[in-house]
Amino acid sequence: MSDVFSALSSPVRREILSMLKDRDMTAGDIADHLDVGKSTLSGHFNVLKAADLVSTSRSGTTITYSLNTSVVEEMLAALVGMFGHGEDEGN
Amino acid sequence: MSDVFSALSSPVRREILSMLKDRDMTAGDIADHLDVGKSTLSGHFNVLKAADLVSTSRSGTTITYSLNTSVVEEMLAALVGMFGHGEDEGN
DNA sequence: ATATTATTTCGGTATTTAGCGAAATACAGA
DNA sequence: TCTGTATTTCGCTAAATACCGAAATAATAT
Repeated sequence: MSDVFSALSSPVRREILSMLKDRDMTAGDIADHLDVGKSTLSGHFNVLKAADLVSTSRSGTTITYSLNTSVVEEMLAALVGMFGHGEDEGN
Repeated sequence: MSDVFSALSSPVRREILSMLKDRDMTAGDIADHLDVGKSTLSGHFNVLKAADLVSTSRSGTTITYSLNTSVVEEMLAALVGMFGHGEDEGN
């Protein structure tokens, strides 16, 4: 859980995830849309992979990133479990 | 958003929030349940306040913390907005 | 005014993080 | 094998974070 939340705490990484929601993208593709160096971006990818929020597939020299929807859903479920068990929300 | 996620990225802070879900508690109360120094805990409180996840009320020398349920709900909504707009989840 | 209790601020150290450019690696094609 | 393209790893620096104990602040009571 900590890994997921700290991954989400960076605007750059949230932007990456947001792009991946729409379509899978290569590292270079993503780099073209963001204003950080490629090596920096690679570090962000590592954080996202460690949190299991994205997965990769290689095709030749290009690596394609895709969003791990299930992990996002697990996190949402965990949040609901953490905060959503109150009894007095009648709205 | 960044503030909320980075606040949630600490296990100590998540534990605090989890306790506050059940009942309001004073700083000292919370300190008795966690294995960190009071000054450290005070730092965590500042992070939670900056993220607007908790609010405080003073009564004499004791300060009572309570969970800001609405902010949690807003965050959940933001997450759904970020990840939950896919069209192909038929389950 | 002084003492007591609750909490925060201060000063310090150690660890983690984000960022960069340069060099290294991985693969495909000539 | 050499070249080109895509991506990552390696050093490095700067800034942020977590932690502690000691000192400071806040409020109440004597």
